[in-house]
Amino acid sequence: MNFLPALRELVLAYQGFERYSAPHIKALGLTTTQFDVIATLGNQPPMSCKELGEKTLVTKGTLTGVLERLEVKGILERRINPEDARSQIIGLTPKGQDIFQKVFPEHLTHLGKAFGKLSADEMLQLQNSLKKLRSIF
Amino acid sequence: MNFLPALRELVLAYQGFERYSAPHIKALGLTTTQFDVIATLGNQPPMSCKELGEKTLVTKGTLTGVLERLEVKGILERRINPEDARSQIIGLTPKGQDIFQKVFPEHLTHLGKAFGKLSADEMLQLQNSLKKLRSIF
DNA sequence: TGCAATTAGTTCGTGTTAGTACTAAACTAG
DNA sequence: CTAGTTTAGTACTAACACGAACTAATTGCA
Repeated sequence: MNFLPALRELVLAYQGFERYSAPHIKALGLTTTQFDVIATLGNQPPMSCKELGEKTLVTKGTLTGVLERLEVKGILERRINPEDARSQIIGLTPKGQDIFQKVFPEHLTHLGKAFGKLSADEMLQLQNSLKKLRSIF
Repeated sequence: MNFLPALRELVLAYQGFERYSAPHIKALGLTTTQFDVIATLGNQPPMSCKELGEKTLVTKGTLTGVLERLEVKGILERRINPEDARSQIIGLTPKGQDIFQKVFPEHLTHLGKAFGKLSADEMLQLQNSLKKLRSIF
């Protein structure tokens, strides 16, 4: 069975999404990964580096650099975890909160403009197909 | 309509594929991008840098470095295009051909092991859903 | 013909990515 | 209690990614 067309579509769809999403975020001086981190921290209580990595699908080695740049920008801060000196607790600063409040809904709207072109059926079908695909790896 | 779950599945599926595919390629001393270039050149006649970039979905700035590393390894060579001195013609060396002949079918088999778990119906459904998704961006 | 606009490829800057090795802290079994 | 193991995060390397600025060749058009 020839799976290459499906594979190609996967890559194209993923890249298509990136290229649709990224410029909107970049206009705010952020990268997509940085935005993911802010979006995750804005939606959830402060968390450890490990947990943040799991939620954003970013490996810890990468996360160190991403967090450092966001810390320099004054968007997030790292506090000591009193319960475990190995780990830190990472949260948005007030400035980071402001950015989140402003940027996140805007970006959702931007994405919604594209996804709104899918019917509920198509969306569900897509989601199921992708879930199936993920399960085979 | 909530599209975030579908989006999350897209990212997970893509990453899942990468993580299934990459180690197999890395074991041969290649990166996935390098493999893509070799696979493209092995299946098609020699071509310009621009065309190669379009087929492999790699931007030209990135391609310069990738080609350079493959050239150092003796896998490909760049020749002057007699019809247009701006462009080059890029093709596999005999050594590159050998690698392609050996590695490409192996990798297809590796991928086939995963994709074989999809039924023909599921594969088609996936392909159509992804095509639809791509079209909205 | 001659010059502006386009095109192919490189270079550069910033950032992401994975992986590996490393440090320090915390757990765990004897 | 203590030695061995696991865990959290950092440091470092090599490669990729994208965009913008750049060079050189070519094309197009007045």
